[in-house]
Amino acid sequence: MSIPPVAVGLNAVVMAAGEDAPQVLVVPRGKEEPALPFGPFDPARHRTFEIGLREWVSEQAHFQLGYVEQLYTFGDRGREAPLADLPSSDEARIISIGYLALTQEAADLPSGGGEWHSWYRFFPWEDWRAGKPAILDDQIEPALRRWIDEAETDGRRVARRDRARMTFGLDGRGWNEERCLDRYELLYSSGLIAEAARDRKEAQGMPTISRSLASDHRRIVATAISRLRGKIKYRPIVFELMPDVFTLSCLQQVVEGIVGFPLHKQNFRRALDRTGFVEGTGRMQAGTGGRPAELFRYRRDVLRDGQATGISIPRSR
Amino acid sequence: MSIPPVAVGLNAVVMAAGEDAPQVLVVPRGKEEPALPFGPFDPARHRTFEIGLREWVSEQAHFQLGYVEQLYTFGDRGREAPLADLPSSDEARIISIGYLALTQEAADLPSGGGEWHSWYRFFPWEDWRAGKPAILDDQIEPALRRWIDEAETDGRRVARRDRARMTFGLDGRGWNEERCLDRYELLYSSGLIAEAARDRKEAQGMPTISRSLASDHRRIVATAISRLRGKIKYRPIVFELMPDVFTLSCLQQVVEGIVGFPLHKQNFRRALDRTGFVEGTGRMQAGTGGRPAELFRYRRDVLRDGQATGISIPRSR
DNA sequence: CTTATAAATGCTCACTTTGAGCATAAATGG
DNA sequence: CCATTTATGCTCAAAGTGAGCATTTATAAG
Repeated sequence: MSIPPVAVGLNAVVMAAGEDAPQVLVVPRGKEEPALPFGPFDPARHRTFEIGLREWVSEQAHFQLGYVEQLYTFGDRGREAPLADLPSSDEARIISIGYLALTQEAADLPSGGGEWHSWYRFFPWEDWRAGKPAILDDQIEPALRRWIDEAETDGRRVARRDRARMTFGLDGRGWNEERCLDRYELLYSSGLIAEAARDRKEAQGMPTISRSLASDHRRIVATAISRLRGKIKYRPIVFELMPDVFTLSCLQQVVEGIVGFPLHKQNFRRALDRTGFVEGTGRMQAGTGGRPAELFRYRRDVLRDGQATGISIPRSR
Repeated sequence: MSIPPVAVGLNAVVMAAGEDAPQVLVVPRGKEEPALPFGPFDPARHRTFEIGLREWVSEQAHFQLGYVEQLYTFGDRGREAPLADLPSSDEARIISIGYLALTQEAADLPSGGGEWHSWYRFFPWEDWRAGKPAILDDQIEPALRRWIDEAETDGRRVARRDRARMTFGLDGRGWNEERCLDRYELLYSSGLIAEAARDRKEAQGMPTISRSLASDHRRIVATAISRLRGKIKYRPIVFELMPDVFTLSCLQQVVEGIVGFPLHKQNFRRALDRTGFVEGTGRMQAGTGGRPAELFRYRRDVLRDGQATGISIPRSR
């Protein structure tokens, strides 16, 4: 029993806070769809995946990674539309191990490297900070209802309806921001995502709904968003995205950008206070057209003893 | 730029409820350490990892999988002590994709297949159902304190102390059952796990503390336990382990087995009730030497709309 | 200098959830 | 019949949450 060789690629979803929305690092590829920083895993050179990943990202995006965690390993045949410069045939299947990396600020990147783009260019339906996105009512929900009706049997119709209800919170159900990946997968299966048509080698279906990425990279980003939106609630992981000192409003804006909806300010602060994660520096930030806010810093040393310990997300409205 | 080939293995951590502790399926290998059901991923034969995995498990353990989810992809050099029948040299590095599978009951397995073993044979320090396990006070904590003192610099000593405190809840900190993997990794780095000595090709260090598994399989099981202990709180995943009808006490025992500590019965029920996940069948289970308990069933159709939706874990004592 | 406005921060209040434990009900085994 | 065992119902205080009003301290306009 011998193991057929497989090519292993490493992908990084590098995220930063950004001015008014969280950003993801992509590498433009001329006329082709942009891609995530990507590189082969070379077992001879790299003792661990993480070491290999850091090397590739710094090489391709001229960028040093800080916080890194493994996301998921993708390997479905048919979903890995080949990147131009990599072989992808049946003999040498490519599987890609996706990583999530968080970085303190969207530092300017040297030319030739990556570019920062807002999450919500790729996932416009995920941004509820200014209320329900129009794209849902105007395009997605009608298309989903058509897709439900198109089902071949009654049983499948019910299954499709339940799935759409759950993931998109239809018919009065609530929107669960953590289901970002589920929503992407549903849009993919229902043909609303350009990549789906591309992978089936058909003419593009609805290319205008959102921006595509190379291969299955948008799926990997959706995985990263889901992970981050979940993890923020039980690990003090937001602080990996913050500068050394920050105002509480700024922190709240970053959290709102991540979860995709507005929070109740006073309750956010009360809960944050109880965690003990931040301490005031005594310094103030002036010049924002209002009462100056105190600058805070993250206390890395707060080794919380017991249980879950993240940021409370007191939804507003 | 071409991708060096790597051999990809698939591992399943198959779990079932078991009489008095959760069970994991392992494949005995004669004189060698038992292993998880394991098989190569053959890209030519399997469109997805999951398909490949199901095939291997049914072949090796004569067992059909139900619920399956991907855990993590392991590939550190030096941690994959070779399985007898697989090549593992520098040219062809083996990486393994671990999966968690849950199954309704520990059905009897045909001979030649796998065997069920209690989680706590491999992780005796994780079972706090009857109070703090003696092995912690008697062996692990003293050894950890020695390991802390052995650090070469003061900085490292502090780092080791903080890490041990966090993961094992030393010095009055609370025990967090979800840190199962962290604890295993710490015991591994501090030399308390037989596999660590084996991987360094040294004489065995403390082989008596717990049972080993082949390769890095015990690490994969620890990953699975951590995942399950976390996920049980926000997804109705326990029910994948339950028979069609069950008493609430039985459900509670399974949950206690998973989290590793006793729960407050009345509060467990109250919380469960609010979720709406179970409904009474009207039938009773008699003959257990007390008032008969009603039999309940899981309502798969309760498509909970919004937020997190798992089992509440009201710790007792 | 005064006043409108914006932003930060403080505080209250009703309501829900949680942790703990007492009390009662319905079986089984002498 | 009575002790024992297990199931189930109910109460109560403490802690946590959701919502919103009130006050403070800046900047900008008149």
